[in-house]
Amino acid sequence: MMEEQARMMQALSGVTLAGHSVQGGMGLPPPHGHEGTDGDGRKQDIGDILHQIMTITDQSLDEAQAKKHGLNCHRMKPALFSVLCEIKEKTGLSIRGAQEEDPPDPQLMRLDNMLLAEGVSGPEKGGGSAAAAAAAAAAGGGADNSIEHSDYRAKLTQIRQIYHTELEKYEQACNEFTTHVMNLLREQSRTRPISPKEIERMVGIIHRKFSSIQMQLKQSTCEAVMILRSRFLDARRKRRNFSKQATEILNEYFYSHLSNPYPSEEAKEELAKKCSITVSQGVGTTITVSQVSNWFGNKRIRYKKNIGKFQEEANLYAAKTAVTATHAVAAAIQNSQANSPTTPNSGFQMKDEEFQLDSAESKNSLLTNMFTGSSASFNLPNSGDMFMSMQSLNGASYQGAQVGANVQSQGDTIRHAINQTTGYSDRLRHPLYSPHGLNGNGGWHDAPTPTSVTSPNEGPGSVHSDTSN
DNA sequence: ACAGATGATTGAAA
DNA sequence: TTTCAATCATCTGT
Repeated sequence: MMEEQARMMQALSGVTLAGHSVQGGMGLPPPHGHEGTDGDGRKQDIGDILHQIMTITDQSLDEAQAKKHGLNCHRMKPALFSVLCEIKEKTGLSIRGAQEEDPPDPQLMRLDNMLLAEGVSGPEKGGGSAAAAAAAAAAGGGADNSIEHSDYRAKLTQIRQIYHTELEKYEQACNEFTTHVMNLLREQSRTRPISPKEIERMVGIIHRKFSSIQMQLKQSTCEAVMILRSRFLDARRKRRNFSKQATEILNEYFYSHLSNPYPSEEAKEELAKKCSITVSQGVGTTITVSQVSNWFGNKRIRYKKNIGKFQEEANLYAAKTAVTATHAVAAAIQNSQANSPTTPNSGFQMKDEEFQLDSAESKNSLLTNMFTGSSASFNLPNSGDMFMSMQSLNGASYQGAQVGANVQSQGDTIRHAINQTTGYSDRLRHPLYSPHGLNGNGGWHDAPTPTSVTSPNEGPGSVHSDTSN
């Protein structure tokens, strides 16, 4: 740098002398104390100008502006300009760096791809549509996923927004800075030789600088997305117990569908909705369809493994359902006066119609089997989908279609049970338990122990009379 | 701290 | 694909 300056000085002084002889006087007033017309004095004059140029950066803007204007009008200016041109050509400043091409940065491409895949830098709106759609497709459950991922998507949208604002800001700043520098260079090109190529190069440099900043932004955005993802996955991994109400709802369904505790997709959704509503006090404790599926999966397996352990629970929920059932039965009785009020058949009459079993006879034999030995009406609701029937009777959330679907499968189970009834005598199994469908083959219809509310050891009276709960 | 309960995950099977 | 069965990881009551 110092070397270059020295060379410039040398060259300038040489040319200036030549220029002086050609151009003659006019322009800046001679510096003080140098009235002389000898070469020494002129050299001093030139030296002063050069000094001004060199120190222009040290001055304030206004000062520099004024000085610049003065220099531009200086009689020596054209000479100075041509000299600068010459120097530039010699040093090859204008050519250097012209071939600097920026090859596509693989890391930047990676970042771009990731942001695109995560739906951060993708098309407008539908925040994270790509990722969300992929996730939804992977998990299968549509509505379920929207609940499950709503938090995630909200956060992703936030990141996306920040990313876009920042990107816009950077772009704007880059453009502003570029125009500013271009203007500056254009203005300077009056004083010193600046080729358009150089301006271009300068713009390139600026753009590279800004794109490196952009890359930082992209990188941090990627990091944020990754953190969000891991946190989301962690949250999934972490276990939170369901609320009491939610467990209650699930248990109610389970024990009232003990014969076939496989809720349909619709029923699962319904249950998930119900459970989520009851946990309104908790934040973010919504229960999803897959959670309902998990719950039923766990429940089935654990129930089957140790039915004895669940007896009490079964009785409890049976009693609970019975409260609802008695009301419904009472209502049903009013509808059909044909049967005795104490006969459970009256309550089931409506259900029978829905069942659409092949023959009335099989229905009747089934029902007889179902209720044989049960002296208390509390035992009734526990068998079959009484719960479902009651729900529909009460005008609760279960829709007809769902009931129909359940009834259908229930019908199958029951038909199955009917077929088995003949073999029960040699299987040492009480016919009462047949509707519950647990048989000895390993499936749900294979459970070795009866699943009735009525415990084998306890009489019907063991069903607690505290049905007020 | 401990044991049991419980929601989630995983891989095999149907 | 759903379900089962085993297992993991955490929660909960003691």
